Amino acid sequence: MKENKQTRKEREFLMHRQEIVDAALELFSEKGFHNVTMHEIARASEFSVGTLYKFFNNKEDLYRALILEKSDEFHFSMMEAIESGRDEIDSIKAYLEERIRLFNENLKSIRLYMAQSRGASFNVLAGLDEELKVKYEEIIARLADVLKRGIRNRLFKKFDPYLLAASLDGMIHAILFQHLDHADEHPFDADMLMRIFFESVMEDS
Amino acid sequence: MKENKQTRKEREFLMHRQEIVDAALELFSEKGFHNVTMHEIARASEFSVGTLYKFFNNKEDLYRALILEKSDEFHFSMMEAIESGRDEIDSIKAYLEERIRLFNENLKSIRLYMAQSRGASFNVLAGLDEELKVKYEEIIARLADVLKRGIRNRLFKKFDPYLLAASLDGMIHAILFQHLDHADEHPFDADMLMRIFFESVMEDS
Amino acid sequence: MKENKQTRKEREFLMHRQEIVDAALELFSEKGFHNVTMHEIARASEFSVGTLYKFFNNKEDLYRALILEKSDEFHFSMMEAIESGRDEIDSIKAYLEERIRLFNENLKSIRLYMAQSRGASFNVLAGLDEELKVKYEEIIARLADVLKRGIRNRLFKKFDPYLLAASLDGMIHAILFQHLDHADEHPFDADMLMRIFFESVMEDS
Amino acid sequence: MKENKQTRKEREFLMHRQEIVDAALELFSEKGFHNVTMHEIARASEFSVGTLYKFFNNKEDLYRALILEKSDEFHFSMMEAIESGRDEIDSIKAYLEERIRLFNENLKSIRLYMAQSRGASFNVLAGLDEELKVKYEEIIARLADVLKRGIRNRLFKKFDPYLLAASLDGMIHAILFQHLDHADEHPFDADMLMRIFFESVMEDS
DNA sequence: GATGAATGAGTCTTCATTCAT
DNA sequence: AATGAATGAAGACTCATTCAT
Repeated sequence: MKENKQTRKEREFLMHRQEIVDAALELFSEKGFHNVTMHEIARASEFSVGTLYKFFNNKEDLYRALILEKSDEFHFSMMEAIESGRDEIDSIKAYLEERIRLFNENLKSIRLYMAQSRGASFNVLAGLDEELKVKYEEIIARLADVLKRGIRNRLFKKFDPYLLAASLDGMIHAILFQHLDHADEHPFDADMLMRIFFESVMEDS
Repeated sequence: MKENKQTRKEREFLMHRQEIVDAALELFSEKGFHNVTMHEIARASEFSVGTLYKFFNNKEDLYRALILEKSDEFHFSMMEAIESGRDEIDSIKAYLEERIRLFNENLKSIRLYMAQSRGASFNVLAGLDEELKVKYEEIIARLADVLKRGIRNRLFKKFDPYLLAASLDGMIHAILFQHLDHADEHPFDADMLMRIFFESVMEDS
Repeated sequence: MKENKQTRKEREFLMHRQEIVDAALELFSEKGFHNVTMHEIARASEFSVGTLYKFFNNKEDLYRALILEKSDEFHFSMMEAIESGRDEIDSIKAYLEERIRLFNENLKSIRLYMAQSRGASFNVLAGLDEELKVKYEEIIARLADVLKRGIRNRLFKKFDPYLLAASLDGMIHAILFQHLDHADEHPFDADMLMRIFFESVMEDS
Repeated sequence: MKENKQTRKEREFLMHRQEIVDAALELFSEKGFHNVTMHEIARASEFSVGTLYKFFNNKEDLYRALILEKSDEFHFSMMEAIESGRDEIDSIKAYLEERIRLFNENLKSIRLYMAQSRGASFNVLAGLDEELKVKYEEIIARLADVLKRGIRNRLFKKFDPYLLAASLDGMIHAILFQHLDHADEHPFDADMLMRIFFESVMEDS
């Protein structure tokens, strides 16, 4: 019974925490870390400023928690997708599909995640960047493993598998973001990307 | 002689402005817009705060000037590279080479440029993002033109040239940034990227 | 009880606001808008700078609030005095008495009010001046009405009642300010002012 | 010859000084001391900031010079008007006429002068206020003398002549300023003011 | 005398954080 | 746990003044 009560409290605690994180995500992804105040987050989450500080030590902590939560989720589901494939081709296709799905279903978080992890390492929190980079690299390394295996199996040509992995990632990234601005002007799916990347662009002469 | 004097003043004005821009670039690229104070820029550029405001209306203006100056430079030299090629293959290779060169020689600016143009559109200045996006799209569109011509000439397969251009751009981008972290673990050059992208990854069966 | 608590908070809010206004009035009336800093007001009111901004949007707002609060008070009590008279003579005498009383009991505010409303229309806040002028004119117009009635009733000679009202106001104003510098060298009261002003204006019976 | 040269220089010096003072008067009367910058004055007077400081030690000095110059002029011509009258009535009428003339011909300066001398003693420069007050009082005292003489000569009733002088001054002041806002709605001239003020004060003959 | 680029102290204002209730 | 009034450090920006040319 006591445990039951505890659990109720814990559940509530986690729910409240989540409400804060959700409100913060909404705001941060819209205006960026520096252009959101703790008061805004308080108002949006329908808690008081003081309460925010019961859940997070400071603004950076809140931001960090939010980013890490999402990046963990993304990381996990991308890893899982890669593992799920029966063969190398399958793994990579699953990765691409998952990437596309994540992008479409988590636009807000993705924006934040990208703003944080891409380009400039000066972003909000030095430590955060490192953590994200580590996770990003894990994905790339995992992809590289798959590609390496593919090379060993004579499926792919002998390029540096790490470079191939990075290329693939860069390609899908660029295409997803162009899609954001151009909607359906340039339709694509995982299959097409597979063909572009793997089958070669150049016409057989 | 009088004209000379005029020119001296103008020269000095431009030199001073450049010193400020350089100091600001150093700081912004290291710490980001919000984590740099005008006092810091003043100290770093060896001018007083007041003088900064003689050259730029406000902090945003300084940032904007700095970003636009660099992005114009990059834009111009990438466009020129694309135009310089005698055929489609040549144009694209020249683009890649220019991209690599720019990256290596302008690391600081590139970081800023990327932080501003990639990922999050909530970045410092809404207007700036738009301007950069327009320029970026111009490059992609120009690349797409080249690819389209290549397709018409039966050099390339019939993929959406815009998607191909975005892919190519994303690929080079990703590879350049991995290079930043992994130095020479994964050597590459424009030729290799051309082969990865155009010749196909997949082993001919 | 809950309602009581609400009221307590509201009461405290208003008390704090008043403490700020009082401190600001003291300082502004002594040194003028531009020579008082928000830090000074904070120190004088024993609040922090931040708290000042919880009550007023900015320095101008605080100044405006303070001026308008007092001018409303003055305006109201002068209007009331004019209305209170049983006949024209009575009304005007009541006005003069109220004017004298207000002056003596609100020296600081009066100084500010006058500095703002008299003389230069370039004063701190263009809008404020307009508002004050409107109120001032209302008083003059009301006085003019009374005088007009007096003229119709053959109490006063046929001068432009508006000019008479302005004259009366100017006269009492000048006398009050000379009193400030010369204390009791030149004693006066409402009766004496009435005689100075009216014994000529009044029709010989 | 040398003296001649000196004189030329002196003349130029004074002309330049005057140009600065004129430009400053224009600006100060329009926007007030604190809302005018030395750069604005420099631009308006077509001199450089540095040159302004050749003529005046600082901004306050310039303001002070400007105010004192005008107030001396006003003071002198009002004094002269008072002296010019053959009898008491004449003196006072001359004063009123001069006051009206000065007002109409020096609106800008008057505004500044009034903003500085009326109402609040916190105005820009404590010392300045004192000086102006002294001059103002001289005028009032001189008027009081005339009135005193008039009382002795049984022209006027036995009121405190200083109060009468202050009243007269307040009256004309108020009427001039109402005229500013209401143009010709309420026409008046010195004669009318004399009648308003004196037909009561004056002993019934 | 004239210039105007450079200075930097001084101000307003914001906002993350604390703490008494 | 929850609240939100209060805090005050920090930062953008202005402008009177100086001084080398």
